[in-house]
Amino acid sequence: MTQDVKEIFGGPGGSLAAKVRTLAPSMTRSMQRVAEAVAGDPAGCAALTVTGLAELTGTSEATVVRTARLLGYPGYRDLRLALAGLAAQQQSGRAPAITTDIAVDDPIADVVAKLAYEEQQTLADTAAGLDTAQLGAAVTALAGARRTDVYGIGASGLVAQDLTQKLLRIGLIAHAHSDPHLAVTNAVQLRPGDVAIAITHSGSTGDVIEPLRVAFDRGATTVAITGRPDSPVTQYADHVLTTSTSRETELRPAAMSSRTSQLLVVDCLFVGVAQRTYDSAAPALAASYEALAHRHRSTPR
Amino acid sequence: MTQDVKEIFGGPGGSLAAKVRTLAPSMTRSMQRVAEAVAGDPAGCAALTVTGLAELTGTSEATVVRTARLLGYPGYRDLRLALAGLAAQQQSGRAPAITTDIAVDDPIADVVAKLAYEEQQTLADTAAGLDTAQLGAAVTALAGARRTDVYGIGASGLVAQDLTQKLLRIGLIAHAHSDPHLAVTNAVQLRPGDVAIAITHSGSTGDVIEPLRVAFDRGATTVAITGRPDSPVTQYADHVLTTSTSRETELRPAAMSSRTSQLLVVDCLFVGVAQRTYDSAAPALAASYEALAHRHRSTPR
DNA sequence: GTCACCCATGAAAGATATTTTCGTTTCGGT
DNA sequence: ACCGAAACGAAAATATCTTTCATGGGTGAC
Repeated sequence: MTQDVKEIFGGPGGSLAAKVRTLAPSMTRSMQRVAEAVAGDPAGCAALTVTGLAELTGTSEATVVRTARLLGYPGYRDLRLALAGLAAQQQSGRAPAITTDIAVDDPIADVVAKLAYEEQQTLADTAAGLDTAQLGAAVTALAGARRTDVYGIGASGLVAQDLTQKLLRIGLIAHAHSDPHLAVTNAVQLRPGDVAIAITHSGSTGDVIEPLRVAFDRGATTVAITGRPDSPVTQYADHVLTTSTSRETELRPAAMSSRTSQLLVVDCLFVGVAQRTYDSAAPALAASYEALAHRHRSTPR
Repeated sequence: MTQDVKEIFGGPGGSLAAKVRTLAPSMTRSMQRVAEAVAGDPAGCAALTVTGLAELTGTSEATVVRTARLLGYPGYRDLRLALAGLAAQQQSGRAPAITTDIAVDDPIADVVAKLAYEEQQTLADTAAGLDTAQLGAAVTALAGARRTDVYGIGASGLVAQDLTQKLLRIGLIAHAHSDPHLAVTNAVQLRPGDVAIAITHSGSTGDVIEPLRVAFDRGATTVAITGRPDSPVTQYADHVLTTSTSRETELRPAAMSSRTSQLLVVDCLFVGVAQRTYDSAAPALAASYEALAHRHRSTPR
C-alpha cells in the first residue's frame, strides 16, 4: 500500500544516477570513477565481479566496495543486485531517455520539452532521495513551533519566502530572512521549541549558516534544506532534508534545478504541517482564500 | 567470467514461471522444491545465498546449483541476478496509484509521492499547453529590451523575482515589482522597445493588471503569464503565455501548482533569452558563478 | 621552505559464498 | 534380496567479496 517512495519513482534507477550526483562531491577521485562507471552502464557493471569492476575503472576492489557502501548498500554484492534490477527495467522498454543538454541553437519547442523533462526528473530524484523520517521530524517541529525563522539567500531566498507565505496562510508565525545581519539578530531571539530553517543548495553559504548556528546554540530546532548532506550547514542542523543535485550546464545553472527541488521539499513541509494542524489550518486556508477572492472580484476590469 | 547480461535477461520478463513449469517434469523432487520457491517468490529468493535457499527448501547447496543450471543459468549467482531483475520489474509494474488527492491522514511518504507526481503532471501539462510562437515572440522582445519590468503579487511575486534574478545574471536590466504603486510609477517610465511582464494565475489581479495597462499604453511590449488566457490581464498583453490550471484541493491550494507552472514558463523565457544573447550571456553567467564561488567557504570534498 | 599529519589508495590477508567432487542413500527392476 | 543407476548432501575446492594494513601523495601548520 504505502510502498516506499523510492520504488515508486523509477526504482533504484532514477534514484541511482541522482544518488551518484548527490554523493559525488563527497567522493574521492577513484570512487567517482567507479560511481560513474556504475551510473553510466548499470547493465554492464552488473555482469562484473568486484575484481572486474575494479580493473575496468583502474582501481582496487577495496575502492569498489567503499563506493558501494557510500551509495547506501551494505556491500558490492547488494549493489550488484540493484544494478541487475535496474538493467532489467531498462531492458523492459522504459528507455532511460538520455536527453542531451540544451544547446544554444535548440529551437524553442525543444527548450520547453527539455526543461520540462529535466524538472520532472529533478522532482522524481528529490522525492526518491527525501528521508521521510527527517521530513516527519521537521514537520512535527514546525507544527508545534512558537515561531519559525527561515534563512535563504539569492534563489534560495525566494524559496524561503515561499515557505513563509505558506506557513502564514495556515496561521503559523514565520519569517523569511535574506539579510544576514537581520537574520542573526532575529535568531538570537529563538529559544527551545522554535524552529529555524536554512535553505542553501551548496550547504556552504556562510550568510545562511551563521544564523542557523545561532539558532542551534539557542536551543531551537534547526532544519537544513541542502543538496549536500555532508556540507558545513548540516553540522548545526537537527534535521537534514536533502534536495537533488542534477548536473549543471551552461544554459541551465544549478540554481534552476535546485530551486525546483527545494520547492518540492517546502511543499512537503507545508502539506505535512497542514495535516498535523488541520483543525486550525483548514479554517485559516479557507479564510485567506476568501480574502483573496474578494480582492480579485473588487478589482476594476 | 559471468556470461553476457543480454542472455541473463533474455526473453520476456515472466518467462521464469513458465520455464519452471516446462522443466518441472524433468526435475527431481528436491529440485522441484527449489524451483517452486524461486518461481513463487523471486524477490525473496534474490535476497538469499545458496546456503540460505538450500535451507529454506530443505535441500543442499548442490541441489540449488543444479536447479539453477537446469533453468539455463551457468550457476546460482546468475540465477540470482536474474531474480533481482525480475523482482525489480514486478515492483515497477505496480502502477503508482497515487492519483487520489492528498488526504489529511496520508502518511508522510504518500504526501511526498503525491506532491511530486502532481507537480510532474503540472509540468507536463504546462509544456504541452505552452504556445511556442508566443514564447518565441516574448523571448525576442526580452532579448532586445532596454529594460524589463516584471509584476507579480503574492506567490506570483516570487516568480517575478525569480525571473528578474535570472535576467540580471545574464546582464539584462530587469526589475520585479510587488508594490502596486511603485509598479505603476515605474511602468510610466517604459517606452517602446521595453518589456513589461505580468504574472498572475487568476488573470484578474488588479494590482498587477494596472501596471501592465500603463506599460501597454506607453507602447512597451507586454507579456502576460496567466492560467486564464481569456482573463482581463490578456487584454493589455501583446503575448500571452498560458500556465496550466490543475484542480485545487484543500490541502493543495492553486498557488502551489500555478507556481510550478509559472516557474517553468519563466525558465523557458530565461533559457530562450540566454540562447539569443549567448555571446554576452555566457560571460555574464560565468562571472556571476565565479563571484558566488568566492562567497562560499571552501567546500569540503 | 620544511615538517608532520591525514587521507586516499591498493595489495594482500581474511571471511563468505559458490561450485565441484565424491561418497552415501534411495529406489526401481530383476 | 541384490544390482545398478540416479538423487542427494557433506565437505573440499574455488571464486568472490570484505577487511586490514602499509604506503605514498598531498595539505596545512609552523
